[in-house]
Amino acid sequence: MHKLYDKKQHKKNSLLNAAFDLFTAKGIEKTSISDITLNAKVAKGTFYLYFKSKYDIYYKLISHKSSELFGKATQAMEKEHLRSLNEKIIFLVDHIINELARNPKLLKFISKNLSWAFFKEAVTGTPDSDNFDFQGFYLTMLKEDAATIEEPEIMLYTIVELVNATCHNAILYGEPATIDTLKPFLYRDINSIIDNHKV
Amino acid sequence: MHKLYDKKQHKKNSLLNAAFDLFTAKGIEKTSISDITLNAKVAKGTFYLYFKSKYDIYYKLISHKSSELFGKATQAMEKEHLRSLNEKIIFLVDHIINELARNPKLLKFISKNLSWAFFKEAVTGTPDSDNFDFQGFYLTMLKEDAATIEEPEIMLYTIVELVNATCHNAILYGEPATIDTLKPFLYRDINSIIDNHKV
Amino acid sequence: MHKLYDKKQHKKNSLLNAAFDLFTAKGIEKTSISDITLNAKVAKGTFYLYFKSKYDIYYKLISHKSSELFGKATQAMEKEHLRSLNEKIIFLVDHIINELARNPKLLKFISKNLSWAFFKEAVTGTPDSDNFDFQGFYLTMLKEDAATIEEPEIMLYTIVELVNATCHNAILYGEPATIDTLKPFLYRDINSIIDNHKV
Amino acid sequence: MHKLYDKKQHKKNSLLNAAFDLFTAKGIEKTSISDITLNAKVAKGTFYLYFKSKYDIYYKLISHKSSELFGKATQAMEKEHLRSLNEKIIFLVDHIINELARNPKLLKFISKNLSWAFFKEAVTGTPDSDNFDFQGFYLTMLKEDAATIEEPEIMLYTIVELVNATCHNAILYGEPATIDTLKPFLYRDINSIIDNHKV
DNA sequence: TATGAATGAGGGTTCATTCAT
DNA sequence: CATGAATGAACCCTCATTCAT
Repeated sequence: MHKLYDKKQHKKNSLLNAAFDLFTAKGIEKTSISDITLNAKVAKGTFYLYFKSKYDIYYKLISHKSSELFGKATQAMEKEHLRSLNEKIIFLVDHIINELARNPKLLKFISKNLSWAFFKEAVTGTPDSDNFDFQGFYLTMLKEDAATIEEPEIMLYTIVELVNATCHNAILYGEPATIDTLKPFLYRDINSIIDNHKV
Repeated sequence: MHKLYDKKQHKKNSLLNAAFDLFTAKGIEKTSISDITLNAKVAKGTFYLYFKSKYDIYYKLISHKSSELFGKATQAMEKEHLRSLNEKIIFLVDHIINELARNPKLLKFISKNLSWAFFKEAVTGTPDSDNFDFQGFYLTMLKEDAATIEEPEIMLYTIVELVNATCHNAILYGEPATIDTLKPFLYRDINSIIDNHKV
Repeated sequence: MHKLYDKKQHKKNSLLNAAFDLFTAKGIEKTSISDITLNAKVAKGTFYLYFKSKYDIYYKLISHKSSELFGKATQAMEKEHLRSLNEKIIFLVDHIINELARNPKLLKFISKNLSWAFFKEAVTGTPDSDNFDFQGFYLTMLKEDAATIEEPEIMLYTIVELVNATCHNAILYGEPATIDTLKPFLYRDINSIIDNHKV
Repeated sequence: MHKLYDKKQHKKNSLLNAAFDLFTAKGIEKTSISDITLNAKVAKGTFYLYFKSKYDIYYKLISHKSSELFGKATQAMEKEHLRSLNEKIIFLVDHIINELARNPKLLKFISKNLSWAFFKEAVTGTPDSDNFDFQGFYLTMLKEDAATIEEPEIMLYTIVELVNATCHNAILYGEPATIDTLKPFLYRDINSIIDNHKV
């Protein structure tokens, strides 16, 4: 019988969803565990059956949400048959930006929290069964062009930070321009960055 | 004699310094006013003689510190006689990066808090007697080249966000490379970005 | 078994009793919530599980205590079979005065706080399940004599205020005379007031 | 030279006036000494040059204000040539009620605070040079009729409390009737009370 | 598992009072 | 006399965490 299991999962998911909504709406510091359990319609004590603390649920959320986002982009890319590294990266970036533009709450959450530290850990750390295998993916992608790219990690880092930083305001507030206005410039800049790293 | 005035200034500065240290070390949310007054060696009530709340002292700090940082960079630049826009911007960026590399606490504080929203407001808002006149400066700098730059605001925005985002980890953690390793790539990328905006 | 319910009721009553004692002893303004929880032998936070603020517990106390006092007097009166309005009112007043003389703490609390505004609201407001139904009672009592009384509300008001004001010092301090010395004069005066309102 | 003296008195009066305004507007407990000095446009420390505490200025105000009120009523009465005790008392009461109706702030202040305890002390205590001589006056007034009045103090007490209690709501809120509607009933009741005390 | 009553440390803030100027 | 900066105790209230049910 799966009923008990489902019920358990249901409580946990209620908590995760409630936490996500509240973290994006008020930030982690202004969100209390009472808030979360109240929104999840679950007793206060129940929280501690699934998570150790506010920060525990927080990191699990980042992991889960970013894994989902990158996974989808990767799957979409694999369907296309892109040859050059430039094309691949631009495709991934574009796919992610579009996803985030459609889901600003996710953007708000990811953008503030998806630090390079996290990214790095995901790429180099032990692959996690729950989450997307960044490591495997990026190694494959870059290997093909590894020979021609000087300091590939710096390149990736620069692009990730640039995209993250510029898109945040553009999508959420249209500042200093809408994301559609920004995109051509941004993609031109990304291409320049990749080219700057070619030996 | 200005004994009283000096004493007051001293208390205010103690509070500002304590707040700065704590904000960079623990973040604003985890810093309590008790923490601040304790570190400033001042009674709790004294805090409220100078600031309305934690957020009041916070905004005053951002304003003050960023004003100082940009002001110094600007003064240094004016001593050099640089002709091209590329040279000017690279000079400013380099000056600021060097300053921040020497003062990681300042970097930590500025980087997390100096949003584009703030920058924009400083550039377009009413000039403040206390703080550096961003507006006057950037208008002058860009005016000379305005005709040849497409969407100068997007260009500036992109550069500011790129520098801010990439330097943060590089300086503080040497990730994914030290700032000195990063610099040549970064400056090449900035030059590309500027060039991409030239008509 | 109702163990949990009983425990909760016990805590709530501890708080109500402690608050009552302190309000009569020091007044509401000089009573802190710390005082109340300390006297109730309950943690500070517990207070907020039952009451929203100091004023919340205060109004609930007034409501409760006055309801009890008037309810008892009414019940006693109904056992007697008094015919005239004068007799009824004197009986009620006497019963209440005796009760308050036996319980000076209650007098102290009620007398300071049972304003006409409150009385009026109790008489005209929506009947509350928890508290005594003033409305039903006084309407019944006065209806029988309504035809013969000019301005019954003014009459009632005058009597309530007179009794309240004169008994306070008499009972608590024997000033300017003990309540027993005062009574015959007071009841003669009340009879005169009622008669003055007869058409 | 009177300048220094005037200035001193000026500060003291500013404080008294500010305190009076604030006490009537917010009550003594919700009024802080900062409030008072701020409204009086005087430095905080100056308060302590003239008064020992919030309660000190409070009692001085009651003394002063009630003295003024009763003094005026007495002076007015002496101009009339009233013979009976009933006429005298009704005249005094009417004069005071009219004064208070014209000055609701004074009513608010006096009514809440002019307890019988205070009245008693004023009547029996040592005459104060600053304030009206209640003692001398009431002894004279009652002496003439002393022989014919049983328990004159109880009578006075009853009237004072009745007037105080009934007029407060009537003047300030028109509840349960305006003061003008109430007056005929009240004066009839007062006459009854006096008559009830005649041997 | 699931609950929610209970806790008490710690948060921000106010304010009577003092004292060097 | 007059000032107002400085103090720190005490205020109300929130909340993460525990635990008996």
